[in-house]
This record gives sequence, structure tokens and C-alpha cells, in this order.
Amino acid sequence: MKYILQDLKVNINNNIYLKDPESSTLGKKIVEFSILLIDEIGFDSFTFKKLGVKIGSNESSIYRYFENKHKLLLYLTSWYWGWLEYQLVFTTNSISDAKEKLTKAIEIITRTTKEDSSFSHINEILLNKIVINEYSKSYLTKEVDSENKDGYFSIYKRLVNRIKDMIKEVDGDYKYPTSLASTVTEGALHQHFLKDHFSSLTDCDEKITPTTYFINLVFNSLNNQKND
Amino acid sequence: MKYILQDLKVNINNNIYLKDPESSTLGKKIVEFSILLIDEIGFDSFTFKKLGVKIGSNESSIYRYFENKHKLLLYLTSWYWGWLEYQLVFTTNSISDAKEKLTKAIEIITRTTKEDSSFSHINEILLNKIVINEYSKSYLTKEVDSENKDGYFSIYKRLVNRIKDMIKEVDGDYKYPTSLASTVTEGALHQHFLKDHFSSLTDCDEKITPTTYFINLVFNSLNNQKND
DNA sequence: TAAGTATTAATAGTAATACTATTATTTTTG
DNA sequence: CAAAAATAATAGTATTACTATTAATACTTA
Repeated sequence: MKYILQDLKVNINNNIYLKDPESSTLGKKIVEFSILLIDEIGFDSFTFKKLGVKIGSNESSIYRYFENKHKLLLYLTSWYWGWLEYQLVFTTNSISDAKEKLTKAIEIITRTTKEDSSFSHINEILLNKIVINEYSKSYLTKEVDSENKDGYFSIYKRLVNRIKDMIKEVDGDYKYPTSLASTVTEGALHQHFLKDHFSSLTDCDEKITPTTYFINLVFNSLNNQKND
Repeated sequence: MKYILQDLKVNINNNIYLKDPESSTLGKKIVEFSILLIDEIGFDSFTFKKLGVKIGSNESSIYRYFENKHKLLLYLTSWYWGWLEYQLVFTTNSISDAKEKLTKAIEIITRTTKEDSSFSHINEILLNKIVINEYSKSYLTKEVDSENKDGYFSIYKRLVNRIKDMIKEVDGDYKYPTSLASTVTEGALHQHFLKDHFSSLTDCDEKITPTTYFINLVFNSLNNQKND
């Protein structure tokens, strides 16, 4: 797995960036250190000026890669969802049993990222934390509709769709497969956040993981006579 | 109901504001027009300067009520959750049947606000939209923990707790009542957002409401032998 | 290898944001 | 009516979020 993901190049909508950050050393440094800096000070306080200082580059050089920090966030989160999607497809591909397949899928999208593929410049553990803390900000904007039209969220949408399809495979009669898929995907981020900051609003802790909770939630709804 | 809510004064943690906006005409204008302006241009573009122009007051006068726009958002959303809580308690109080009570509660927290109590200066329809679009931004910050400690989110937490209690009343053996309560509360906002901006990620539309979906979701999990 | 072309860095500058401080004016209230 | 409180006006600051221009460096190919 590690060795296959090694050469992974996530395909990101090329309108998100001005110049492909994968195409140069500076570009990779921008991506690498923006993850460290956003994790450190939060997206709201993050600026290209501060990033420039961190990487010993000029602010204006960063602007040649990304129009603004919002686009950079879209880039990072798209990369994350693409990376998760890859794991999802790779891991579940060979599973023929629908229930087992869905279980595995939920595991992947609800777990905490614990391993960082040290060879690449992207720290997946920190990126996972950034997605938990900042992803909502990428779409809770006045520009969502036009950015959505431009395909900036397509990787995320494709991922949710894959889960929806797996839900349908388990129970073709269930009425809300799409909402359930989006609830799990977004809800997982939320439960992780609550676990870290509002422990009184979640049952998740060291023992009970969001994975346990969501597997239970999903399978309670599927093939349930209450539904028919 | 209308007439009882009329005199409602939501009790908001007084560290959120510098001076109680309910205590003066200017304060009420700040609240009233900030709702209109945030709805219009979004919280990210909203500034005290723009609000000042809108209400014909000086920027610096607004700063005497709220430290910054983040605190104002905390105020508005706290008001909203307090208002919802009031409706929840008022409506479910007299219901003795646990299932019926929970059903009603889910209805209240997942429905779209459609009526505005025209007597007050607060437009609840727009405030509901603001909560859908901006609430996450109030807690996805580096300051969450200290602000949480200061009680800035206590109304929201109390609301989620009430739902948790109702879930427990229906099924004392269900293992994740708190997570389920927070999933419904936050998930409802999310499904409304998806309905408006990412229709491919939800089954909710004009016919199927988030209420329908979440009532189904919750009751599939409760008193379900799959759980035991 | 020289010349041309990208790329990046450095510098400077702008409009807007997010405030703070001071003083003047108006309103409230005792 | 006088004092106190509230509000408005003005000015100012540091930072943000950029844009534009020019200089320096590296890379490429005739």
C-alpha cells in the first residue's frame, strides 16, 4: 500500500492553481509548509506573507502559484479527498461482499490518519487535522455555487457518491442513500472535532471511535424492516 | 405560541458583548441590521464599517457593543439556539410519550424557519439562514477551547443535551445518544446547505425534508435489535 | 557558448481591514 | 438644569491581501 501510494499524483482541477505546485521545488515547498503553518496557527491567521518567511521565499512568488489562500485551501483539501478516495477504491476493490465493502469504506473515511508517507512532501496526519478544522470554510462562502460549477469540489462529490453506491449495494430499498453518505462523511469530521473540543457533545473517545459509531448508525438503517 | 415568544429575552453569556445590545436602540439596530447585512454579503465580507454605513452610525460606536465581528456572530447564533431551545421546551413539555416527544424535537431542530415574529427586531428566517451558512465558523477557530471554557457555546450544548436526554428516554440501551444528538443538530444544518448548493450530495428536496430523513435515521437506531 | 526565455526574488505601492484613541456633540437622567 | 452617559466624528496604526515593476538567477537550445 505504502509503495503504491508513493507515486500517487492526485489530479486536481487546474483552475484551482495558477501554476501546478507539483511542477517545481518552490511549488512543493509551498504545499509542504502551508500544511505545517496552517496546522500551527490556523487558517484564519495564515497569510502568504507568513508562509513566505517560513520557506524563505517572497510573498509574490507564492501568488504565482495560488490566487489567494482560499484557493490554496481548496487545493490542499482536494488533495486530501483524492488521497482518501484512492485508499477507498484500492482497499475495497477486491471485496465482493457488499456489507463488508461498506464497512471497510466507512472505516477509511471515519478513521484518524495515523501514518504519514514520509517520502512525500505532504504530511497526511496534519492534513487530516486541517480538513477536520478547516474544510467547512472552503465551501461556506458566497462563491460556492460558481466554484462548484467550476468543478472545485468534484473530488469530494465523487467520494461521497462512491459511498452512496456502496450503501445502495447493501440495501437498494433504503430511501436516503445520498444523505446518509454525506452525513457519514461530514459527520465523521464533526465527531472528531467534538472529541477534541466538545467532549460533552459526543460519545466518541479513546475507546469508542467515530468509526464504531458510524458503522452502527449506517447498518441500523440498512435492511431494517422499520424502513419498509 | 407567537404571543408567548413575543416577550422572550434569550439569556446570552454577557462576556460575548461589551454592552448589552438589548439595552439601547442602537444596540437593537446593530443586531437587526447585522442579520440583514450578513445574509446579504456573507460573514466573510461583513465589516463593522459597512454595518455602520447601513445603520447610519459610526464604526466606533459598534465597537462599544461588540469587540469584533466574531463576537457578534457568537451573539447572533447563541440567540438563535436559545430561541430554538425555547420552542423545543415549550412544544415538547406537555408530551408524555417519549417517541412522540423525540419526533417533535427532531422536527423543531431540523425544519426550515418559515415564520418571522414581526414584532421583534430579529428576523428569524434570515437568522436561520445565517446559522446554516456561518455557524461552523464560530467554533472552527484556534480560540474554541478558551471560548468554550468561558461558556460561549453553552446554549448550543444545552440544546444538544436535551435531545440526548430524549433519545435516552426512548431507548436507554442505545450506546451513542450524545453523538446521535449532535449528528442530528449539526447534520440538519448540513443537509439544508447541501439542498441549496450541492443537490447531488443529498436526497433532500421539496418533497423529502431533512426532518423526514433524520426522523427515519434516529428511529432506525433506537429499539433496534441489531444494537443489542 | 551566447542569447533567449522562464522562474524567482526584491522592492514598492495600494486599498481595505480591523482595530484604538481622542475629542466633540448629543441624549438621558437624577 | 447639570452631570453623566452615550454616541459621533476624526484621525491614526498595523496588518492584510493583494498588484506592478524591475532585477537576479537558472535553464535551455540554436
